[in-house]
Amino acid sequence: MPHPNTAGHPNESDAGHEVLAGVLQVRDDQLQVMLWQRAREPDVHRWSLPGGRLAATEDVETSIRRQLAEKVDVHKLSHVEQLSVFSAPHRVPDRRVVATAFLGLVPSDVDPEVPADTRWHPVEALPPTAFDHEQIVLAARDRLRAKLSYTNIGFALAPAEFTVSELRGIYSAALGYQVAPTNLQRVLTRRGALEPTGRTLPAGPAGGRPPALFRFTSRDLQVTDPFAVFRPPS
Amino acid sequence: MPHPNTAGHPNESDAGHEVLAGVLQVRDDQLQVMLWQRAREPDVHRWSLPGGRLAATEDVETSIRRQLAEKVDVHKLSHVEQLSVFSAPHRVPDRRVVATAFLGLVPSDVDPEVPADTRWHPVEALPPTAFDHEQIVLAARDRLRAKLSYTNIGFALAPAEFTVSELRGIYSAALGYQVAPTNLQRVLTRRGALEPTGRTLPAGPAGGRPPALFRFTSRDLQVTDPFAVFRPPS
DNA sequence: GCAAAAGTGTTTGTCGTACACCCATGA
DNA sequence: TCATGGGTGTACGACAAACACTTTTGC
Repeated sequence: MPHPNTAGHPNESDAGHEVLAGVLQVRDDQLQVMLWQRAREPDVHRWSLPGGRLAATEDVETSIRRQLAEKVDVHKLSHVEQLSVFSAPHRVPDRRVVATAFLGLVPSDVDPEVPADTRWHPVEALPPTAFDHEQIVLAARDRLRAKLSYTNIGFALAPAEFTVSELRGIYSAALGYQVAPTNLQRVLTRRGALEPTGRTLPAGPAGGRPPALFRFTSRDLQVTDPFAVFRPPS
Repeated sequence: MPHPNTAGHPNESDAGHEVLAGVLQVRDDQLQVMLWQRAREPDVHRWSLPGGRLAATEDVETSIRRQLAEKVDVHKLSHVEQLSVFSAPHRVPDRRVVATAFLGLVPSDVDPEVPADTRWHPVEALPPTAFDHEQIVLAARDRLRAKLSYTNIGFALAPAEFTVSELRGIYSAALGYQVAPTNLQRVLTRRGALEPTGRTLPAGPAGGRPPALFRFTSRDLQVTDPFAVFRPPS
C-alpha cells in the first residue's frame, strides 16, 4: 500500500501538503489509535497515521474524510476536527511536506474492518512511529481529554445508548484515570447533555438493580460549559 | 509592495502554502486589526492580512514572525499562536493556496510604525476585505475572547504596568461589553495572574483616590482556569 | 467638608465533589 | 433476606457576581 510520503514524484517541485488523522477509540478499556505499518522506506516498519496528499479540488477536511474512507467505513466516524499544522522543515525526509492534523473519533461499540497493515494501538503504549506522528497522536489525545471536560464530545466515543456504568468506563479510559459514576451522570445531566431513554437493561448474573439506559441529547459537538468568567450582562 | 498572492509565478506548479496573521490591538477603546490595502489584482483596493508564502526552510510560526517583521517591529508582538487552516479550493483565485492562520497581539501602549499601505481597523467595522480574510479576523477575535476567560492572555494586550481601570477598558474593548472592575481584579488576583507593584499613580484632575499599579505575574501564556470537571483524584 | 475615583467586605447563587442512604434484582 | 450493583439526597467547599461600604485624593 503506497503512501504519498514515500512517492517522491519527480515533478513535485513545490512543498507538498498532506492531511493526517489521529483516529481514537476506546477498546478494551483503553484509549487506542489506528495506525498502519509502513512497508517501504523511509521509516520502514514504523507505524504511521492514516492520511495522504491534499488534492487540488478539496479542502483539508474533505481530504481527510476521503482518505480515511480508504481505511475504514467512514460512516463509523462520529466526529472529525482539525488539530493544528505540523510544519518543521525536515519532519519528513527528502521532500518538504506540511501536514494538517486531525482528531477523529469512533464509538466504542463498533469494530470497523481495517486493511491488513492496520492495527489499533494503546495511546499510552505506542509502537515505534514514523516521522512526527507520535507528537500528533499525543495532540489528538490531549484535545480529546480537554473537550471531555467542557463539551458533550463523549457522544462520539459512546454507543447510541449506554448505561452510566459503561459511560464511566469510556470516560475513565479516555481520561486515563477513574471518574465517579455518580458525578458523571449528574454533571452531564445538569448540563443537558445526557437524558434517560426510559428503558433498562436486565440485571447482571450477580444480581443488582437493572441499569437504566441513557443517550446523549445531541450528536453534534456543543460546548456545555462555557466556563466564561467576565460574562456579558445577561 | 508586491504580495505573494498576486505574484502568479509561472513555475509554481503545485499548491502553495501561505501564512496569515490577524494582529489585534486595543486602540481608542476598540479592538482593532492590522490590514494593508492591496494595490493590484486580484481584489485590488481591498484590505488584506499581513503574511505571505511559506519558505522552504522555515516552519509556519517562524514564517509568520518573519513576514510580520516586514510590517511592524516584531518585538512589539507580545503573543503569537496558531489558529487553523483555511483551505477552500478557490479561496484565492487562479492559484491553489492553503493558508495557516495566526492570532497576533500587541500591547495597547505601543503604536508601532507601519508601512504606508497599512492601517488599523475596528474588528466590528471592517472595510471590504480580500479573499477569506474577514473570516480569519473573526476567528482571531473569537480565540482571543475565549482565552481572556480562562488564561492570563490579558498580559499580551496590556502595558507592563497598569491600573485596574485601564485593564478594565482593555478587557471591555476586547470582549465587546463592559466588565466590572471589582470582579476583574478579584478574579485575576485569586488566580495568581495579577499582582500589585506597590506603586501608585497620581490622582486625576477631578480628584479621587490615586490608583495602584498592577502587573501580570507572567508574560507567558498560562491556563489559569483549568475548568476541568471530572478531575483526577488529587 | 464634599465630590470623585479606587479598593475592600459581605452576601448570594451556582456548581462540582463526597458520601450516606435508598432501590431493585438474583440467589 | 442478603449480597450486589444502580441511583438519589444532602452537605460542603470553591468561586464568581452584585452591591454596599470604606479609603484617599482634589477642590
